[in-house]
Amino acid sequence: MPRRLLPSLNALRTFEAVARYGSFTRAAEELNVTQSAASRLVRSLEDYLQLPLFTRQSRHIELTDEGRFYSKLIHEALDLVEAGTVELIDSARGKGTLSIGMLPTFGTRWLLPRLPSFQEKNPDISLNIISSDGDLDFTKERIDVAIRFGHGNWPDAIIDPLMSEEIVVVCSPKVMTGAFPLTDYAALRHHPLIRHSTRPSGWDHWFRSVGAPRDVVKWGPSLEHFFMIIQAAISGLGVALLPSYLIQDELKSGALVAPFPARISGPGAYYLVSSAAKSELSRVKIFRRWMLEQIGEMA
Amino acid sequence: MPRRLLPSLNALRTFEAVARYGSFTRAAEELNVTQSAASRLVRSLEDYLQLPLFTRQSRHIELTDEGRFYSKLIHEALDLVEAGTVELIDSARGKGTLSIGMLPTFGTRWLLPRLPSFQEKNPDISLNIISSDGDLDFTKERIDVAIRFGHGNWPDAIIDPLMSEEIVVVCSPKVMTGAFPLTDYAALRHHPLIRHSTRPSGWDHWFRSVGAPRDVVKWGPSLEHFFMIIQAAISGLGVALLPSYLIQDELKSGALVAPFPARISGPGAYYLVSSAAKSELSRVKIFRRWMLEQIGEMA
DNA sequence: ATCTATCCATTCGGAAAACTCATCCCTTCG
DNA sequence: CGAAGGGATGAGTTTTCCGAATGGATAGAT
Repeated sequence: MPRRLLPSLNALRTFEAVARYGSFTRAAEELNVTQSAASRLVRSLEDYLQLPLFTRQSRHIELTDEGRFYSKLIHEALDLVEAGTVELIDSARGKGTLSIGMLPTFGTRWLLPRLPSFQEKNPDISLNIISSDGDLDFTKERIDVAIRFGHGNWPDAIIDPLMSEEIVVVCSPKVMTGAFPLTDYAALRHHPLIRHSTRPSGWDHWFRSVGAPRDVVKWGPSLEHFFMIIQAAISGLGVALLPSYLIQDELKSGALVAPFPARISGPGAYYLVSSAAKSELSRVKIFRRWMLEQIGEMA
Repeated sequence: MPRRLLPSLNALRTFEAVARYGSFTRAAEELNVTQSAASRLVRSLEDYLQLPLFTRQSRHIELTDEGRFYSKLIHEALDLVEAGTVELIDSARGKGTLSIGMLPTFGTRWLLPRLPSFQEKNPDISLNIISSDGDLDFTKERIDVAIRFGHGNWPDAIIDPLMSEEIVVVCSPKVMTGAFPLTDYAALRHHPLIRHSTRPSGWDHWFRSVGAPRDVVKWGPSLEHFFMIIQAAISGLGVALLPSYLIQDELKSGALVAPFPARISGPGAYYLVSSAAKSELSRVKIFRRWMLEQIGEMA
């Protein structure tokens, strides 16, 4: 017995075209068939569903409410199939381009410096980097794989944890030789705390994690990207809270110092995210393997 | 000429079943055809695509890498069609159930009290309320329509702005008769500020918007839901920052007072979100119209 | 008002696609 | 080693789908 309850898929393809054009004749042209064929297929679909999809006004047809719902849905499904088929054929021909959705700061500080190694090992895969911050749609945006920050709870996705953040307090070395050197947590009250505008709970989280008193707080500027915060801290605008992997160089060179030993874990982690189907593409598999290698080498 | 480049959809349906079972024979059973037919259709699909989808090891077949990608994709597409078809038929029979994805606090304080009015006007629509906070998937989660807080930038969705938040500072009336009544912004430094843990930038945003000095801040407790904050403020635990629509009752009864006239707009707004196809369903249209009416009556 | 072009519906004969049946081949397992 | 199970293939049949012709209805033009 049939497990799937599906109408004739040919009829669906025809219906979608007719709905798109609002005309049997026009749709028939696209499908390379006669108007007669289109008319009959749609009729058969209506018979199957037991409900009208169009209202016929003898020179003009219009979608019913049900028809409108159904046409959008079928349109979506056919788009998926069509895009996937093109993808499959292109991919098999080796014409694949890996599209990576990348977080701005993670991308520029961590990923981009390592990408040459990937290109070297895989010269046949061309890359397409897309800076993407918020929500993204894999099917529409043509993104193969994305790097996201969060808690790894994205629905219907293939998810690889990359790394958690280690958060550390840093400041310019000038602060340590000034009037209130950061020798204990209490001294923090004398320095402006630089904030990240899209992660506003950062300091809160830190104070709680290390158990520092925070009765009085002096706020510094609120900036939008980590690289701005790094610059602000180096310039002595205040004390910053930063993921340690972003400031390896600055700590080594002494442009920034970490006054406290505490290393707390950040409010989320980085993940490699892909759709179920895309994760089967060889270029995605190769990239995934490479990313996990890179992560392994970091530890 | 054909605008869409699609393989034979019948072949796709067969391929999907074969991939699902890993067997022509088994798939043929499901499709109510002979093994021979299934074999031929898949072969024709492979001819069309010019690449093998299975490796044949004469008693056993296995998906190729390309086949795995394609099968997941086609599976997804057919699921979409199947679910939509069922939805369509049920919906036309009036058996539809409206599934609403609802934010916890908005839902309990705003939506739930009004829902009886909706039920009364539409007794034939049964409701299914799903508490959903974060990301949600319309196709998989079977949600028809969701209420979300944000900036209205969700991809591929039908979006109706519902209302923006009007943020107001409130406190227990006891505060106003105590040692440091809130007669000006400067007095705020003597009172603990209650925070919302998932909207940590709230106070920051408020201080900036009203131009109040915030050199010194005394933090109160950080709570997870608005209804907890409301309770904390009533109990005199500190000064709270709340969306005004949530505390109409408390302000009227005098359980809370708003010491400052300033009403700033919140960091985002509430939206009614639906998918393109779902938004055509009559029960969704009805609900949408009702929601907008309710919003209209509020203003 | 009539004519004409256009669009959808329908009928019927024909063609192509899909299906079945029978059979063959290969591998695995008892 | 023989039998069973699973896939491939060749030939013939059935079903579906399609094209051409035709009818009906309406909107727009004259």
